[in-house]
Amino acid sequence: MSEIVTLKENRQFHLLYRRGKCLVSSTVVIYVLKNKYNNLRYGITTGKKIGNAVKRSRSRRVIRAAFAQLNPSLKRGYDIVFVARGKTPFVKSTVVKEEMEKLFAKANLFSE
RNA sequence: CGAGUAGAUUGGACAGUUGCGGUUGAAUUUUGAAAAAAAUCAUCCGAGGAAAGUCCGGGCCCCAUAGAGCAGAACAACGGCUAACGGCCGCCGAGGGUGACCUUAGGGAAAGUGCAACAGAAAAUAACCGCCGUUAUCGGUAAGGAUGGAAAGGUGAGGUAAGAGCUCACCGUGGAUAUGGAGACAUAUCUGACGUGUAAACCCUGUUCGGAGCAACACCGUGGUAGGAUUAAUCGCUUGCUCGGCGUAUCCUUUGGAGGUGGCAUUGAGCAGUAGUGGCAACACUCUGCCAAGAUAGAUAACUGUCCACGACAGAACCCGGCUUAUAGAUUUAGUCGCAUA
RNA sequence: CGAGGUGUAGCGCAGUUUGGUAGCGCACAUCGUUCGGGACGAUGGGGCCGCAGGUUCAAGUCCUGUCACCUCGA
Repeated sequence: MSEIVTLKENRQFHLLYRRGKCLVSSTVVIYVLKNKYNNLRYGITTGKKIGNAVKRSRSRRVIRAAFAQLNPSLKRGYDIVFVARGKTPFVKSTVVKEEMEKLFAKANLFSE
């Protein structure tokens, strides 16, 4: 159940940017790629474009909170990278959750 | 009541549910020979006044080091505080403000060198015009000469052939003496005749400074590198087979990439106190109480409800003392000025 | 965490050493040349020298602070 691993290395992020499937909404961008393992791995990118350290941290927290609610209903065996956008730190996590739900449905990631 | 000055404190609050990081658990379960590790549960704690910029100063740690000096850099009235500082406090001088108060890199230009565009007679040995005496010559003089940021101490009077600190009064400035002060300095008296500005130009004088930084440093270290040992056993190549050789493998040593652990977070230049003593103050000493984040891709979030001023700037990364910069507001203390009333 | 560099016309750069006039190339405007355009020739406009303060008679230049961007080392 708690086999969620975070992506850490720069090479893994670059692999997803090159090969992964890209889905965009107004608050978050998602890259998805099938991996060889049986668990779900994810990473969050908050670039300098978003703002100062407070805004970057808030973006990470909002994305992590939204993902924690959707996590149990997703298929295993995928790598996901979330990229925060400029609006992300000013938005509540429920909004991010709704948009993330649409993107996951488009990527056909929900089990059942 | 209005305007303004100098400080201090604070930086949304409360309740509920879910979730995150850590401390401590003679708690429970699993693994393990043990040490211990993982999970669950309980308990307590969980960003700032600037955590920021990295501009100074230290602690800590490594390297170097007989001693001294040069170079270079920083600082610069005076007295103090401090572990130290380029910081802070007090005070003096200068400048600004009606005032509370504010600003101030504030040593030396009579040790030397350099520079001062344009304008102007001349930017520093007063060369020139001018004035006066005498008249080819020469001598005296710094009143006047449109400029300039700055023109030979300033203004006024006397004086003279013409002039001039040549003389006098006031003012500026240098020196000496006396008094006050811890000192910078201030005041008074006497005296000299005072050759512009620039040292944030070179420079001179005095003080301080060995270098590098927690990605430091210490330890562990599968693989790899280098060296050695063993062919008893396994695999591959060299040949169809055996021996032999090479590689792999095993063991020991060296080095130490990736990674991990410590450093690193309760004992410190620690925090709080309408506390006490000394001091104008910075600060020092004493007393009482407390132990208050510690991650390693990096923990504070989500939702609901209530209130108001509707929440600014903004996130620890080895730790402290300052400085600088950003900042919606709120509370509060002490002076000042103006108006009105008594 | 540490070290260094650059901000000047729309763009790319000089000038900063040793303070006094802000310049070069491309671009832009006008005129000439051509049947017309390009090229060429001539003329001209355009600057808070990143920002703030200070020293100086005078600052793009000297000093201090600050902002932004870039590069490098581990």
